[in-house]
Amino acid sequence: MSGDQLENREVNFDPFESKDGELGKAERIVLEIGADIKEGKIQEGYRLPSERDLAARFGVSRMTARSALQTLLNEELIVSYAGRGYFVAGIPDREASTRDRIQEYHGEIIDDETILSDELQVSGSFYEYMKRLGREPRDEFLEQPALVPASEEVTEHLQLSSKELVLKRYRLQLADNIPYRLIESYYPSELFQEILTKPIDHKPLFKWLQDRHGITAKQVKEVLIARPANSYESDRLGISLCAPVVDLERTVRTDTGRIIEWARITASAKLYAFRYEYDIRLKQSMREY
Amino acid sequence: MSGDQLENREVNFDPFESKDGELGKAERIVLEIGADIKEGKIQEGYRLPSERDLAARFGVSRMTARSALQTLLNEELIVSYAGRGYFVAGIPDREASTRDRIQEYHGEIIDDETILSDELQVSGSFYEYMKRLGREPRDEFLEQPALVPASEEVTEHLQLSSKELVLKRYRLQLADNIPYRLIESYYPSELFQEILTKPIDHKPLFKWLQDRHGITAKQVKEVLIARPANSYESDRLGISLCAPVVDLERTVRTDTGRIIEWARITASAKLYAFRYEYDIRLKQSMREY
DNA sequence: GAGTGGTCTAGACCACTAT
DNA sequence: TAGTGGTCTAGACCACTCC
Repeated sequence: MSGDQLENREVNFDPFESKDGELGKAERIVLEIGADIKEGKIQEGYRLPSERDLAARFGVSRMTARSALQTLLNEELIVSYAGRGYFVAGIPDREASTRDRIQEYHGEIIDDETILSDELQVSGSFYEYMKRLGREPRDEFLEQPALVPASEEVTEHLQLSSKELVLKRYRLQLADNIPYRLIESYYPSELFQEILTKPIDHKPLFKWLQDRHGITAKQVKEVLIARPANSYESDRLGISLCAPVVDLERTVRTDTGRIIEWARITASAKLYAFRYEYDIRLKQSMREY
Repeated sequence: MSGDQLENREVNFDPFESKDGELGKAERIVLEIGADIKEGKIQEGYRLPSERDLAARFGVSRMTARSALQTLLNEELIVSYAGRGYFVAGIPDREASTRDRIQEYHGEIIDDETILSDELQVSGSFYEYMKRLGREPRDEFLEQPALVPASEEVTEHLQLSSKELVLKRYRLQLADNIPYRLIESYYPSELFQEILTKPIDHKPLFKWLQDRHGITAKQVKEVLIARPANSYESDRLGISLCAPVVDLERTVRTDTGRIIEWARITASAKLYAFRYEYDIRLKQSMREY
């Protein structure tokens, strides 16, 4: 497939080149180095020539070489460290990522099909799952969990009758000190406020809900969008400014349809794949066609 | 919520500023203009001062002002047109996007809850759905549909016994001439090869399969990742180089478990939201806890 | 023709890394 | 101390848009 894609790419670079007559100097550098990385000529971790070296080799100014390197940074083909250099970082990871890297499925982090089938059954334990993978998970609370007045957005999503107090938690989740995601979550206060005084530690919240109140979390609705990180998120998640993040809004209902959580998760996109399975239910009109 | 987020942002800009002592000149411009846009002081479509103007106003060189504008471009807060200028383009769109913009759900494009519940039942008709929205959909075939030898990747995903011929379609899908997504899809040749000689036009493929062969598409598995666009994709989808795209790999099975499609969709992230609903199935051990 | 973004140049200083 | 990326400067030419 990567072979096929390369063919397509080349097919379409020709008209592109002829359309613009000539490529810019920076663009030529991007294509050359980019191709070397994609073809594996330069391997992951390998250090690239310095900006000044590249400028000399390609006969351009340092700013032009730098601009090419910035493009490769944006494409996440390389990474840079001030005072050290540029390093190949990516394509091998990304190729494998669709199946093999850390993945989220139904709110759980998984890393392969076997675990997937297990994890399908669980909900709400970033902590426990990372533990199982041998990683060291950690919650960093960016605000003290507290009862706060529901904003309009929260009122709507939790379907509250009026602006009530809700339990808000806002935290950064990490594993092995790598930031995975920001989570801002809201819960109806009457069910959850006691966890403010009696911490439940790392027991999954919905497990606690089941045990304490006999209420079962059941239906989940998730909406995902991908967008570039803003400066706050790039700072918190340790990614570059325009690196993609995935915003996941999740609404959780009980088996009786009562909404018990609304959360917005902002995840570092490169650490995540999201898997979903569902059945096609053809419309009656289509069956009859 | 946007109020809350702003508070967080400010809380975290202080340590950031003190940590680095002072911000760079470009960064100061980014923060100032970025804040103006986010707060709505400059409205969507509004034209920003030119690079030379900004440079003069902030007392910096044109390249510094330009670098700040590039950052804002990366954050998708502004757009630029050569020979015309920079224009505010974003936050209002993005705020509304989670619920209101064009969305994909189960392979269908939807735009609100009502249509969502309808579209849940259908599969495989970007064309028909766009029609229903009053948009003009179009398929641009980037390769002639053909029987091709299955690559290793395709062999694996279609679970073929050996490297056989498969039907490949590779196309760009647009609506109102706006590029939405690249689709590369593979099908077992024995079921689908006749569409090469007898085009089915815009009849949904799985509807045709049901009518022609009495075979019902049923189970779908989707894996989503978000990543920056490469140069080929940014060219085809009309987006900037590091703008996010969503890679969606989809496997479709019949009601008997036979795989009848494997596809990789590369979608312009800013045009899509993805919705999924599912039920939590607690593990036995957790129920017993 | 005046103004615009896109590209490029040949320098410069800084903070940081490695040795 | 030498080399690195990060930032910035003050110019320049080009293709394009708008009038």
